[in-house]
Amino acid sequence: MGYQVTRSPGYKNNVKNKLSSIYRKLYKKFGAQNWWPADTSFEVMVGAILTQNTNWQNVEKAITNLKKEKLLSPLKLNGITLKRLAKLIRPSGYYNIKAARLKSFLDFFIYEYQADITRMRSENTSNLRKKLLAVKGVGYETADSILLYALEKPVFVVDSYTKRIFSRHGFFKEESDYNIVQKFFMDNLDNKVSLFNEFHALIVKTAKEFCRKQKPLCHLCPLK
DNA sequence: CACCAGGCAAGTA
DNA sequence: TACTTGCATGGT
Repeated sequence: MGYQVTRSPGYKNNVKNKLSSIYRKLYKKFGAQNWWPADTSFEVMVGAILTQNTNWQNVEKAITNLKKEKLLSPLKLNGITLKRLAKLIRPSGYYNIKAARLKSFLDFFIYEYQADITRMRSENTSNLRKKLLAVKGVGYETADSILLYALEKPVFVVDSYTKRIFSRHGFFKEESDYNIVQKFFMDNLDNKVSLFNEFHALIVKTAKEFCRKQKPLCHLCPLK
């Protein structure tokens, strides 16, 4: 009576096998991406806000400015004026908005967790995600990037590349909602932080190399 | 010159 | 819910 129960439906196994195969191909081609490039978890969280719709190279300039002024800590950063903060992060673009977003995140981090990463990490992931999403300036991708890359929670990060690439390969519609796409990956991958970390980074790498918006180089796609 | 980059919120209908 | 717009620097 048990032999059917232990086996998943074939179509699901097929999707899991395809995803796993894609991951292995990407890893073989590009290798470990070593995300997230940062000295501390706090730096990851700051970077997650600064990199919204912005090239990472520009974010690095902004973070370098903060480090030069020795301001890359929650209380120090929260102690300066919005105007000064905006000026320092200027290279990352949208600097006025991002200064306000950093402030709202700092208020949250200090008030809720006393600026203590360990305290924050000890909270239930699903509750923490809801709280992050309630912070002004933190949307799905930023919240999940913080959960995965700063707090090492097993959460899959979805971005526009993920939707573009995997919808082109027929896994779902490109206009699918964030949480639907996230569930697709989390239902079909092992629940491992290291896998989610590397897979998302490899997708970004792939998009940069092969799948740009204006010049899709799908004939070179390494996923095939 | 045009286009893009590791998004999000607010306004409108 | 679905669509539009503002935000802005720096690289190609």
